Amino acid sequence: MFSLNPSSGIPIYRQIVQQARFAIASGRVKPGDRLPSVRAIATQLGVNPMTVSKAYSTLQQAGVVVRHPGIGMVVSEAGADPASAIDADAQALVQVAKQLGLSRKELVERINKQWEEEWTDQTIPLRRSR
Amino acid sequence: MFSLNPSSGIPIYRQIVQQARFAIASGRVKPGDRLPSVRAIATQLGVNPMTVSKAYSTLQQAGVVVRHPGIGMVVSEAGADPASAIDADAQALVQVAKQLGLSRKELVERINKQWEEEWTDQTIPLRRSR
DNA sequence: TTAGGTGTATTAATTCGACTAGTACACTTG
DNA sequence: CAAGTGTACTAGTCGAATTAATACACCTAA
Repeated sequence: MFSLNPSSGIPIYRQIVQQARFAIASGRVKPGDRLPSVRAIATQLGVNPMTVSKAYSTLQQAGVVVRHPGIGMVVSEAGADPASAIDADAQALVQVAKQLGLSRKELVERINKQWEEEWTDQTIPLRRSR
Repeated sequence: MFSLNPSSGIPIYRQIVQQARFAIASGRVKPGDRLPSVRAIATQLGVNPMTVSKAYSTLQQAGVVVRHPGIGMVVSEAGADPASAIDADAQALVQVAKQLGLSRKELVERINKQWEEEWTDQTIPLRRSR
């Protein structure tokens, strides 16, 4: 169920989080289902159980899974909603926007604008002009 | 025009960015105006010119100022718009949302919801009785 | 009860990127 | 050309993030 990409540069525990999220979002794992045990994953991937535990803690904090003592991690109802995955980021953005004195409308406008703009990758325009 | 708060924990170059942004947002510095030279600020604050340069590079990347070779950094027209300050964050959020398969409408809905929710600090709803 | 399963608190080692500075350079202006 | 502008390169430092080792608390099922 899980696999690692060592050359990706993405931390192990985040890879696990991503794959679990995807498995849930795609319906391959449904609410009520159990995720593999910490030790099962740790053994399969050859990593420390704590690393897997950290991934699970992250998922739990996000409300994707719930810990059932003695049983394991179970996918929650709310966790199945992909939209919940962006709540943390959305909240951060809203906070910054409010801090800048933007109105709700202005923020939404900005979001829409960004949505339209395709891959113009305006993140790395370094390059000295001239 | 600039001052440092060593105990704030905020990196020097970010403090400069913040103060410059505020000076512009408040109208104390208008589009077309020149910002103090790298060396002037560096001397006044007792820091390395490169540190100030990094602040200016950040502002330039954000489109707040434009470099005029041989002259210095000049406040741009678009830079005066506070909304531009959130573009980077907005783009990041949009990218994640798209990756999760959300529609534009769903994302905006989520934003609106976050906007309403006041300081209920919903970041730690853990705890499961069971 | 207890053997075997679950996740995790604590601690420590390590890695890695952010931050700052020293120096030298390219460039424009007057 | 002299004096001003910002910056590329390089290097050092520091702290947070990541991973692991170990021991523990808890629950389930026989």
